[in-house]
Amino acid sequence: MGRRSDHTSEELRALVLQKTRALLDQVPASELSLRKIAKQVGYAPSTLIALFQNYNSLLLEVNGQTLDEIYLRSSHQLDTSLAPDQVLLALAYLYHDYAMDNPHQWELVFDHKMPVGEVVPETHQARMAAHFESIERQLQRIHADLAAIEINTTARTIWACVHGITVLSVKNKLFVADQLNGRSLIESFLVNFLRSWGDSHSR
Amino acid sequence: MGRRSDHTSEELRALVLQKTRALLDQVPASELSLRKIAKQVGYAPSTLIALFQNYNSLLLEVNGQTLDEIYLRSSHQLDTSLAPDQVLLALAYLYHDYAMDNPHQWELVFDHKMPVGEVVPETHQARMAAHFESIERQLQRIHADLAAIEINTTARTIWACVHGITVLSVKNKLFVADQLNGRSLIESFLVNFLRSWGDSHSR
DNA sequence: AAAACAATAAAACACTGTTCGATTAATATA
DNA sequence: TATATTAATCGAACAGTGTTTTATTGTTTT
Repeated sequence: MGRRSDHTSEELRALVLQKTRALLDQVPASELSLRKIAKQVGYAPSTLIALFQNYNSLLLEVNGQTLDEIYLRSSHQLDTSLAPDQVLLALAYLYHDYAMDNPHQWELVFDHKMPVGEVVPETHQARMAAHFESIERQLQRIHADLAAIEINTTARTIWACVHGITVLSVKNKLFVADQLNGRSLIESFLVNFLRSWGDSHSR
Repeated sequence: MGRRSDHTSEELRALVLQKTRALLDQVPASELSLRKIAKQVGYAPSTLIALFQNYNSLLLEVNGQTLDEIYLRSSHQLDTSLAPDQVLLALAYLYHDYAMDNPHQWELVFDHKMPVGEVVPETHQARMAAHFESIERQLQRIHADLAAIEINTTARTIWACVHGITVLSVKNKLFVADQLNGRSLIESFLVNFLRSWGDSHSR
């Protein structure tokens, strides 16, 4: 229908992202499609492609917003008046709870596959790095004198474990009694791990 | 072309599974398709559907074989002459190494999504349960007198963490120096966790 | 040899993301 | 103000996907 100019380019981008996320409140990530999004927004599929280059880039932007939201919430937990292990536990809970509350958005982030040959954009890696740094800062509060490489490794270990518990918790693959949810596994992991990690480096 | 009878029903099933796994040695799971498998086997796509009911069931059988192979290898590590924490470390390494050596087969298992409304078959859950029981037996060797629920939770915590590290290691999402691979994170996790877990329950 | 059966294939269908050409509204120019 | 240019948008076509339905044809039974 030619130029409609109901929205500017930027408005339309924002609208698409918003409608996509709204769609994910009702429909699992695996059921999402460019055509369904286009129908929700009221534009033709090819218009969205012209706007985002391709469907994959659209999904990457949705995922960027999700990561930003997780990071924004994380930043509210970085209360230095709390003990570092308490901050780490709060960060882990927040990560887990966000995934449980927004399972489809969260799955879209971590189930997303780049086309073969392409690599995730730097902005994504930067967001991940920021998240790691939050963890590393808490670890440094526990042991200020530790080598960077040790802090680096431990931060990744912690995050990978929390991520693993969250993955299986969201997908309900823990085969665990209902009363024992992902949260209790996270606590079990973090408390035990940090107790040993803290001790082993202080002697 | 009507009945060819190059293979019996069972032979053809086995051939399809074998060719699919061979295909996964070269092509990522996301690039797999019924039509590509059919072409490899030399039969029409609809023939494979007649044989397996649908594509999803075919994938489930491939994944069943993968899980069986992991479990078979695991069983070789259950050497009771080793200390339980050493057995657990060997199991974790094996899990991680299998995933790294057969990334596409492994991803097909854990990235696979059942159609909405359907649920994974009981055979799968049984295989998972067997894996958990191997871990639980080692934990019981550490603390024979512990409540079942505690053993249960800890086994799932450990497996979820190992799984999480493996996931990110396979997908190369650890953003860690090359020298520090998933194996070292697994060791860091397990050694620290078990040291604390063992201590806290023995006093 | 004829009839029944069943294994296989081929074609059509509904869905996917993408490309391309046509259309047309908004803008720039004369 | 009329015309030309530009650019936003759509619609149709394409190649891919899994699935269903129909047709074919080799094998077995009568």
